[in-house]
Amino acid sequence: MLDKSHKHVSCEKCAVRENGIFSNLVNGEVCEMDNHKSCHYYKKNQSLFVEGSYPRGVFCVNHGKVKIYALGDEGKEQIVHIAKEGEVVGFRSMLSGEPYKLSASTLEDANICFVAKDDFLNMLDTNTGMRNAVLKELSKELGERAIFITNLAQKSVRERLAYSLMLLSDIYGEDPINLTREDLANFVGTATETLIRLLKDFKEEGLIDVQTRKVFIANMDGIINLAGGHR
Amino acid sequence: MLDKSHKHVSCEKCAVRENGIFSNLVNGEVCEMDNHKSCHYYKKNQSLFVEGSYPRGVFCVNHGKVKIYALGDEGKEQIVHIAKEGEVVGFRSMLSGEPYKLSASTLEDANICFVAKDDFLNMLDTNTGMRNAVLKELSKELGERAIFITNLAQKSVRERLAYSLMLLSDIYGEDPINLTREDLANFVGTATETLIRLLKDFKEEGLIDVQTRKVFIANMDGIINLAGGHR
DNA sequence: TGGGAAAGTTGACCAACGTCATTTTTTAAG
DNA sequence: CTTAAAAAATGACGTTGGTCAACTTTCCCA
Repeated sequence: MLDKSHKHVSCEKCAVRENGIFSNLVNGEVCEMDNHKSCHYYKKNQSLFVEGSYPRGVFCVNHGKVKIYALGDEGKEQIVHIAKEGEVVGFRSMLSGEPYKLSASTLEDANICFVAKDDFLNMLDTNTGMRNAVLKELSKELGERAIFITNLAQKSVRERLAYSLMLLSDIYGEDPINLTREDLANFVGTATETLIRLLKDFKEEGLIDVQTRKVFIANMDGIINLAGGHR
Repeated sequence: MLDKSHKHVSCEKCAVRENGIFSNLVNGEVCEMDNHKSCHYYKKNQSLFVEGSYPRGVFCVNHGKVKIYALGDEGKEQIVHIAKEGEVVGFRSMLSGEPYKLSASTLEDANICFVAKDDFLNMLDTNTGMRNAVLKELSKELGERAIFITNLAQKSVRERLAYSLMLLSDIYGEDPINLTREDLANFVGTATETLIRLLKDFKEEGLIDVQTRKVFIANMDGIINLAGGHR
């Protein structure tokens, strides 16, 4: 699973580090981590970890996107998060002491660094800033997930698609949203066919542009409005 | 909101403390907290905090149940958690530094203790055990919420009701589940009428017993099976 | 560069579930 | 105990969105 080690990416020079919980390390700690971590190249659709197994460490995304998903009873994926550059993935299960409740795999070719469990926990123990960042991050996500639950329970698929596009445009930044229809459907929580029909509607209404699988937001205000009126 | 102070409940002697994150305090810390906290009596349906306001401290449930919910766009509640005796409520937003994303109110008459923000954060800083308990608790909940999202997206209302009853029977323990049909519907994520019809079905199938608003699990295996086959 | 597989698209159908309206039961207050 | 209001229950009905099947386009690799 952890295939060929890849050319080492320096944490000091890692521009995306500020996006995640490793932004709070002081200089010595960055070096420390740099010495202990390993860097790996992943191809599209490779698995980082799977539901049920036990965490051995955490993954820090240097380049590429990673989907975090649960498997429903019929094997259908529910994507609960898409991690972008700089995000650290897989530390929740490590902290809860349980096996992974979710699986993670790459959505595109990616560079991902790995920090072993002990090293990570060590840092957490000794570094107040990072600890607080983790607490903050977990709490924030918990709030976001509550909102997602509410949307799922109360909004139409159309509204949820708008909301999802909003979230995804934050994740993809300047780039177009680039997911298979199936992944997008599994993020919204609907059937692929329904998603496709709605994308068509959105396109006709001028909310988005579509180039094969790439989705561009054409009218963000319209999207936000449909999603429920606020970011 | 914080009405009449109530007879002081001793943390040392609090039998339910072990249910929550305050289980990890050492003796001196328990005393310390005991001196700083205040105890309050809440009537049924009183609000602890509301979405949008800023946290001033945390609530520790000594007796009674508390619902934690989000308000959807049309004012419909989505209950994301029901806190039982011993649980500490409202620390997530405090840690994330955001205003409350959720609201909380009592489902029955309750005794609830209040610990001010500074005192709580102090304890968190100085007490490793508690810190780890919080990290663990947050991570665990995050996992649970991911599963809830998956259920909501992929399961039928019938299956979700079974799953919800499973969760609720853990929360209510020996006691019957005692919620209004509306609250139960808002927990499952469905319309009140649909919930009522399904309860009737469950009763006819011998899965539950109903005494006015009280729901007793009559066939837990059947419920677990319907919910997806595992706890 | 071609061919096979994967992804995307479309149409037809219908069941699950939400909504609205009305009636019955339960609760709580005087 | 009485009574009004809240909660629970039931029925009728319509729509959203899921499923299945067939077809087309795009992707990728040999």
